[in-house]
Amino acid sequence: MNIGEIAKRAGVSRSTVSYALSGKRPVSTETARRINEVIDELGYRPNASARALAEGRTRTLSLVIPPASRRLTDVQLGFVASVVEAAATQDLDVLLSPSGGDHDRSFERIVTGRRVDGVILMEILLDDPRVERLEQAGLPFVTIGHVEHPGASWWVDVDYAALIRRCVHHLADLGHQDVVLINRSDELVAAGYGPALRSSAGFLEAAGERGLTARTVCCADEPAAGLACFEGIRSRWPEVTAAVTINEAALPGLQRALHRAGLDVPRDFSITGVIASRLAEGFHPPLTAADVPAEEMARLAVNLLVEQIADPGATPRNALLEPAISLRSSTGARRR
Amino acid sequence: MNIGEIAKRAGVSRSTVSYALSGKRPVSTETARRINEVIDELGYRPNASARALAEGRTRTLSLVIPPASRRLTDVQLGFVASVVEAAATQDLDVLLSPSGGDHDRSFERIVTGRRVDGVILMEILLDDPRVERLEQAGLPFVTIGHVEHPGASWWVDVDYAALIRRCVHHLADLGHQDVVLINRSDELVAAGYGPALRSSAGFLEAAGERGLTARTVCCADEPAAGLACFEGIRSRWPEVTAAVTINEAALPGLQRALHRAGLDVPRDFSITGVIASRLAEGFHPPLTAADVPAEEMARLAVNLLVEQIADPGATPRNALLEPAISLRSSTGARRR
DNA sequence: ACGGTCTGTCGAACCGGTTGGACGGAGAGC
DNA sequence: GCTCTCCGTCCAACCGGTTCGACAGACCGT
Repeated sequence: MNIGEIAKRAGVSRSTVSYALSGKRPVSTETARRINEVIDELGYRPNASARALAEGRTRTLSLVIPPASRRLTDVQLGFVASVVEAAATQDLDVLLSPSGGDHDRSFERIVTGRRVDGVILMEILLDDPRVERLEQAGLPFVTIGHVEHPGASWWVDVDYAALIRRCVHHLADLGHQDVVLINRSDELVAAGYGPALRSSAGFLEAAGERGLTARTVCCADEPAAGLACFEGIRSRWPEVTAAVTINEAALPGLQRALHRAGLDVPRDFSITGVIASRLAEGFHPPLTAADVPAEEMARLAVNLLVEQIADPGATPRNALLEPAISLRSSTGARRR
Repeated sequence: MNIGEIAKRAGVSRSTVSYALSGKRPVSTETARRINEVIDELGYRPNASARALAEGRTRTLSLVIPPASRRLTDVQLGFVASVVEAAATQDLDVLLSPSGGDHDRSFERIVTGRRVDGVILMEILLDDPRVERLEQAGLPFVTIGHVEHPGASWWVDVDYAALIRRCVHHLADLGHQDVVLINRSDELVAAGYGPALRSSAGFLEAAGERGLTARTVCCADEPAAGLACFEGIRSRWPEVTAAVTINEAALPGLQRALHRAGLDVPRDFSITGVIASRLAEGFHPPLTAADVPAEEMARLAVNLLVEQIADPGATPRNALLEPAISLRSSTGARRR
């Protein structure tokens, strides 16, 4: 069931079948009809490997994810599914590759083996070796998040600094004086994880502008850590009346800690931050927070990548998204 | 930078380079040394498409996921990451393809285009057209979950019926008389989604054995539905003192409903079921529940698939996992 | 000295597509 | 009636690997 077989049965040459399929040269309607008939009858579809070899492109993208050991957050997971969907609408397949840890072999295989036409890189660090590797290999890529000094590169990101600033201003408007930022884990911060660093910067900047007393803490990405973290905050800084967070995984722990401390949200304590809408809505009460627009980011990333593959010489483009903050019910006026 | 270039620089023929790389025929140590030198120097790696074409296999698996629109549950997501990791340890790549909805083109592309050596199918329905399609195409595949009458097929599943039965016995042991099963959405049940149907069967069976009054309700996969669902239960059957569930997405809503009703868990009400450990631990209080062993299932599925690819004639194998129930703190003796 | 095995290497065919150049025939222009 | 296009088709080369059969030379036993 290859192209030669189709050609034989339709009584034409292999190239004619190819042209009938691709439309790259005219084929008489009568011939086209016969060819399509045979194709339908046999359920033929060109062999992807052969086509990739001949065309020099695989019609496949790679999405590089962090290893499973470091659990994916809800935002990231929504993103993976959305990338797959966005790629599917353009008839592209998505190869999922882990990276980091012991998985450098997978990454290397993708990069040097010409397995894919382009790469989407998640979880970018401010200084990321994979970026260099891809540049050196001359493989088109788009990063989710951007490196510290994104010279000429393609990326999509959420403006964490701006969003966190807005959260702080929102809390200041409500009269809060003492606020805390519950960041991601200190390992991530130490590794130079952009969203964590930029959130922290935006937090301190806005707090400074509004004359608030600002504290920041790191918190491992799990419920238990969220609980411990919040209790630490209460004991060290009992005057704090509001928290801003980007740590989704810690939320259940925060919830439990608030309950245990007998604090009512938003009467006694306010919470906001950048949180996947699904989780924000699952919180009790629903969180007033900036929703990370995973689908839009995915669509943008795929489009940028496709553009770059089509014209590798094009001048790099990027997108910095700043979604609105959804006012739900986890923030309220400070009470004393 | 292809194999011919390497051969030229090392002063040998292309086939010798190929044999040096694959080890399928002996090559003198001196020749091998020269070849490896050139390869290291140029950073050569065989073109994956060419190799796939020649060998007739792609060293790639496909993981078919439900469309993003139907949001993946936590269990499913952990499973995706684990499959990728398990495949990576065998130097296999994973192609992620959506299916259902408008994505049949993607699925067709995978199946007929010989893009992959085998397929892992998630979210199997009791009577699933994709299974037929794969059988007809003669493509090796493993299903997560099994069809109603799995003749000779390869699959991995969790024994929902047995686990739910154990949950019911556990509640009966604690003295509960009136129990309810909070199932997945009625669309899924109507579509013939195995875990939902088997849970229901196991629930009723065990309740019958122990003489309990058993009710079952369907609940859409989202927090709001969980809340509404629980309030419906309380108003229709106020005598119910314990719930069993497999609906992870509804948990936050359940939590909120319990809180709103002023019910303390486990003093006033007990909850158990089959729930991803991550979510079970995030609940307040932590749920006594059966943890779905996503990593183990993933590893098993990949291994079975690899085995099947190596020997398509082998007699099908399968695995029905029955993980232990983790005793946390969401169940207690019935009080009256 | 001779046939036989064994080792290392090479040439050529093959996997299944795409694509550029050539070519035959029909129709148009003169 | 003759050339000139243009349309539709075919042939052959190519993409970059793998693998089979052949073969030269070293080594063995007799």
